[in-house]
Amino acid sequence: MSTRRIPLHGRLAEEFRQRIADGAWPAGSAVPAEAELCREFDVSRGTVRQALATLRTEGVIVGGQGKSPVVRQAPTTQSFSTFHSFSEWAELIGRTPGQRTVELARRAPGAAAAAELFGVPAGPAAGAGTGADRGGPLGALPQVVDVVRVRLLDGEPVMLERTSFALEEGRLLFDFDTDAGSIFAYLQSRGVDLYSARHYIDAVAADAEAAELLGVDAGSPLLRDRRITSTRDGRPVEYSEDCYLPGVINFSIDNTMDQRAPLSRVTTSSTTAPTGASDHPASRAG
Amino acid sequence: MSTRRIPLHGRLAEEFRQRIADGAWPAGSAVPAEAELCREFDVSRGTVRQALATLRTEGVIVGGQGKSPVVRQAPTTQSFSTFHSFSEWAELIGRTPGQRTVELARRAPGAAAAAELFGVPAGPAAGAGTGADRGGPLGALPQVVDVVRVRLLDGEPVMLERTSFALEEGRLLFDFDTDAGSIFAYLQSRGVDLYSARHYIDAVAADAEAAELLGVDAGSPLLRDRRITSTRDGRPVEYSEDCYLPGVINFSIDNTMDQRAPLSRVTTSSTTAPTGASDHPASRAG
DNA sequence: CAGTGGTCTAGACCACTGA
DNA sequence: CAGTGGTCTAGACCACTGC
Repeated sequence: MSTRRIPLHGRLAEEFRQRIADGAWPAGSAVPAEAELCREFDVSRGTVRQALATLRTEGVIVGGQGKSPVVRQAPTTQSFSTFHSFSEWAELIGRTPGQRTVELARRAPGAAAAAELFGVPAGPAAGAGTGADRGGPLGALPQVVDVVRVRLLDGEPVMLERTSFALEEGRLLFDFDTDAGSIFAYLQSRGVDLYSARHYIDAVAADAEAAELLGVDAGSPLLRDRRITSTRDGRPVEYSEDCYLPGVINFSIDNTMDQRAPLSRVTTSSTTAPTGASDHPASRAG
Repeated sequence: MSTRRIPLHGRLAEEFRQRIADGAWPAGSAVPAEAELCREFDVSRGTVRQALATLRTEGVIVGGQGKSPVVRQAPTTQSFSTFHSFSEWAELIGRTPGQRTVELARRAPGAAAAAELFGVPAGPAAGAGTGADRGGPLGALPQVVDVVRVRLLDGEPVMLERTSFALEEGRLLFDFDTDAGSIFAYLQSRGVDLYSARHYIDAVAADAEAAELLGVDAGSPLLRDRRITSTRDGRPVEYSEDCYLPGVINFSIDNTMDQRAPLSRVTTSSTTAPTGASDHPASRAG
């Protein structure tokens, strides 16, 4: 009854993944020919191809063109929510997430939040020097709800999170204990349709507040993840600026020249290095 | 004659992109129904769907399911080579790339390079403290070719690049003027099949060498991009550790809950902020 | 050369959307 | 309800791979 919710090609893809996990299709070996899979499962070739295309975009199989694709060690892509939510990510890597709320306030947006949430061209990029006068003369702009939290991993502070929500969603947070858990999960449970996000990753020096809250010196390196989250119809709902201590997290990006897998797999992990070492491959010998 | 190299669905996709660029299909509007496109181009529905699927994974159109997909402002994904090559990236953003070679040497690999290129489990992650003794007693491992370069944008130093190549490819570099241009382009011209790469992005403090070469204080923040590049058959060829000055580059990741676009679009850009501002959306009001 | 995946067609049924 | 995309089938031809 309820098992029919998943389309046939999806069930095929799942079966294929299972066989790879079980070792029935060992990594490095070739996948059976499409024609053979058609016979075995008694399905059309199009359906088999759709299932294989799924595995291909997942990076589970590679190659083809005249020969069978080959099974690859799977660099499982993280789901949207795992990539988006600190709490969910922490649990994925087997750590205990936590948070200490520094501030929860309703007020006029800062310059960056105003630009991202309301499209105000007030940023320095637009030339004008406006927008920095938060709480200034008037309130032409809608207000936002600002949340500042220190995020913890096994009780240790590892990240400073500064978020601005559009008022419609942000007001829900005054009914929520922001020390309790995931805002992302809470907003979803309240029906907020968080659908897509864009992240900007770079490195910054710790400012005074971050330094104090994270227990490092001002000016020391932090990994910054700024993100804008939007609903299904494209309305920006959240602007957040998350600053991580170095060594806590890294973003891994998998890329290929394969035209059939045009995008990238992105993963966040907790180990600081590919294999653990953080020294340089090539540095002065003398 | 030669125009037939591109499959029909590919030409359709190109035509669709053109119409969007021309404004014939304005952003925000709905794409014509599949059935109508079938009639207009006199092609099968499967072909139209394949073309639309391409645009969907590119993020050019979104939505569907009972209603026509909608045109979205295109966040063009960068190609593998643009994402991979500093020179190509610099030209994309309209700047002039440059480089100053600090060192070109053949020798035993460092710990991280040995781990990534030869699978040596010598890193601290494996527990043992070996691998740090570069140039030590013996040469059980194959040697590598190390290249250290300062990369320039319009003549200004912005990145320190420390790369180790497998010997087979690296030896080609002794026939190349590493001050002249892109090693990536050179190796490709020599037939080296650079096919896929994995990047690890994090933040680090500048060490003494980086500080001196980039003209910053030791301990100041750098954005680090470590990458392993492999050939088509999966053999690792290059391990590189690139450290950028803050504000020079940022990595942007586009993510969706849409099951049909499971992956991410990754872009590198030169502006430091989404809209230019680098101040915080929410910081202490008092 | 035989076998493989890449492309394309024509037609069918279903699930979802919105009036 | 009519129209849309999502799924699935059956069959065909071609381009590429490797023997």
